[in-house]
Amino acid sequence: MKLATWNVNSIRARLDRALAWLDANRPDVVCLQELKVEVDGFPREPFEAAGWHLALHGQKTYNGVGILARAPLTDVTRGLEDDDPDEQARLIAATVGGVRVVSAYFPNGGDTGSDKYAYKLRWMGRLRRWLDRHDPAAPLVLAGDFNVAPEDRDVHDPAAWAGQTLFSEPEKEALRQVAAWGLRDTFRKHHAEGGRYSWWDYRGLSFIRDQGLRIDHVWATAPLYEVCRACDIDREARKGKNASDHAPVVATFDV
DNA sequence: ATGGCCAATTTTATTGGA
Repeated sequence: MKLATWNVNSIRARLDRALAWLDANRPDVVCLQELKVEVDGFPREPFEAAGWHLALHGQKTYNGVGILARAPLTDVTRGLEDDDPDEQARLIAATVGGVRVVSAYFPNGGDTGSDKYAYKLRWMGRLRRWLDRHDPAAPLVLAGDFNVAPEDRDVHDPAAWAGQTLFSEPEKEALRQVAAWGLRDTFRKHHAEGGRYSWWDYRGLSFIRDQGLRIDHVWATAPLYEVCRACDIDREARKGKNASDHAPVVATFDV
């Protein structure tokens, strides 16, 4: 199973690029984030014409997540399924090929100390409790825009980013709590080096200067992690006009 | 001083992203 995750920063703005990338890379499963559209407005037809099954959790203007798969998607759930009245569309899960696939768009967090930052930490705690209601011995993959760079080697300038949102200690600790449920980073199974990023700011020629962060991740439970054969970031997809500010991350599993 | 760019909506500004 070849699985990709990609924050497309609006599926409508990225439609041609997304379809072309899928055609060229031919993954089996794709986790999408930042659809920025309600389900009714999702351009369903060109994806279905290309043979994709869709599971969508949309929202007007902001957020929105989805899963595309070559094979049928079953047991679709949306949101964190708790008592919180939060209605932001940031998580969707479905089963495909015997694997529980979770597409997640973690909150950005605004500035540290803001309400958005507090919401982000709360959301990550809720995600951990959502995972607690699942079995870490079963094949599950959590993929998406985590909006946290886990380590210094995931940040182009760790000193400048120290304490900033996306790299602050409380966020990294909350992410470790998610990992402690039973997930491992498939990218780090295959790559120890720094300087590998999945997001570059649109501003300031960040991509040209390769000043990015690795905040998009594919994490897997043990039975899947063990059979993960490769994980790479497709920085080619970040090049040129009309690119998302995120690159796809692609992991291959022998299942 | 904390910007720059991009997308959607509230559209010739504002909000959010990261």
